[in-house]
Amino acid sequence: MLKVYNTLSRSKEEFVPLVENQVRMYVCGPTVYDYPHIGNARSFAVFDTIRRYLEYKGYRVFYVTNFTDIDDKMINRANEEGISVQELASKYIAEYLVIARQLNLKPATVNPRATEHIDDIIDMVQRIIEKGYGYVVDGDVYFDVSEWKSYGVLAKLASEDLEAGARVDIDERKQDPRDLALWKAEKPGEPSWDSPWGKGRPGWHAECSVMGKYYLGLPFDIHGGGQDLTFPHHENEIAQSASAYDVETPVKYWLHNGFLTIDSEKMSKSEGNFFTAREVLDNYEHQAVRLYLISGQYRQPLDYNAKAINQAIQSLERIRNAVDTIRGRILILERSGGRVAEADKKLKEAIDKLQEGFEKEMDDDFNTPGALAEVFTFIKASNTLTPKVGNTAVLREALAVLSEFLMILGIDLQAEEGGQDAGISSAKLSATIELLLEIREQARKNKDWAMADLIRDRLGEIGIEVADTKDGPTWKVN
RNA sequence: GCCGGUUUGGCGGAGAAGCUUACGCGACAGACUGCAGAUCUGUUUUACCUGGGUGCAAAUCCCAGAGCCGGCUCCA
Repeated sequence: MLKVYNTLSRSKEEFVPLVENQVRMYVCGPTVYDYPHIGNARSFAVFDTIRRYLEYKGYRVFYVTNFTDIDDKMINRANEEGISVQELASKYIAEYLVIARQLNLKPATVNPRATEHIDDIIDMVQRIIEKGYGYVVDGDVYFDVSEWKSYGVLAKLASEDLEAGARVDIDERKQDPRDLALWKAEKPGEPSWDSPWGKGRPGWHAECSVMGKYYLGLPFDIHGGGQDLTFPHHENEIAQSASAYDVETPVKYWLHNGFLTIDSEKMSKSEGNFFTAREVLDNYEHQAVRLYLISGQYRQPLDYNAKAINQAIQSLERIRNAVDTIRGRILILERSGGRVAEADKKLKEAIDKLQEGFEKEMDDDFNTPGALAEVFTFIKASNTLTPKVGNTAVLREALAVLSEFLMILGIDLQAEEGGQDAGISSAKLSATIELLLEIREQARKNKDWAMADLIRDRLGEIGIEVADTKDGPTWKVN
């Protein structure tokens, strides 16, 4: 039974989707005004793993993650860079997609952009006004928090406490300082759209309400994002969706991932203590970065430092070695023929144990470190048993199960270097041929013509033609 | 002020009453080995913030306290 921690109830709940066998899930994507940092990457990786596990469990998952491509930050940055907001968005969306691929994120079902849904946003704002929860001042539209009695359900913030908050905007035009902007009137030089209240643009939280409803319908099952979005973003989203569309609980399960810290301090753009995902991915192997990002339980803080990444690199190496051991054993058995051995049964038992253990851990609010521990327990058993296994079927099963589970965690054994199935770059292929020729030259020096001819003939059969010159051998691919 | 989270061995990090050798990384010793790599075995002698309490039994439950981190309208 799958249990998930729901921010709404502050407790683990049994996961039961609203519609049998399918999960509708929305994860707050990036505001595309800057390079994503490694903390953003954690969020992406965590929800990707959650999504993949749900799919593993047999659910059909509709996974929506948006690009917020219009807001204050977008406008400011576009002005700084001297480009249009649209150009800015394209630039950083492209960057996001590169990082997504490097982190092995499975593409979302849809990646909608806020600016594609301006009409829907206007429609929602209008509904909110009609229901009596919004008011218009000089072309701005505000949400009237004092009218919305359940404001604070998610963040568990009582209204009075909010008023005491340190950073509430002081804006004379708001009836209540807590009120949030649903629609902002046009200012000179800003992108704007026509609306019943004059030219303007959407407020900060409108787009997620609208796109969630548009693509998934209300209510839907899972809404994810970083802990810092709990308030105000998600709180406001609930207020907007619930009031506009008459849905008491727009989202059944709210999932929030913990922060990534640097020296135990929250990493954030406003503090300036951040690494971009780009820097990290350029410096370390992508799969190791992904492994690092899911090496802690998703709700706990995760500290970023070189030691942590190095540990992930070592762990990944151990995983690969184990896989290579299994693949190597398959090669040997294919050459020599299999037989039945005592170890076959034992390895099969270890596979079953892995399956059971992995699911048990992941069923417990996606306990990825626990799940990894199960993988390593299996690897230890496999390393001992594999050299004694006589039957390729069980080895192939081990590979299949291992690959499937690692893929849920975002580690793709088929990708990049490593493994006989991985494909090989032309640089590596060349180096390999050079190596063979080096060996052949050694044989020629020793007048071991049989060996030299064997290498040349066999390469020829593969389609690689070797020719000797007085300065050394050459080769070309036919 | 209000609301959350967190504190586990040299490090990272699970576990939420009894028994987990958790797991990984690191270190040391050994086995295997033409060399290298990989792998295996053992060790790293009672790791659970503090003080109370309830249990036959507490890292785990309760109370109090301390440290650290975060939210309270920029943020994943």
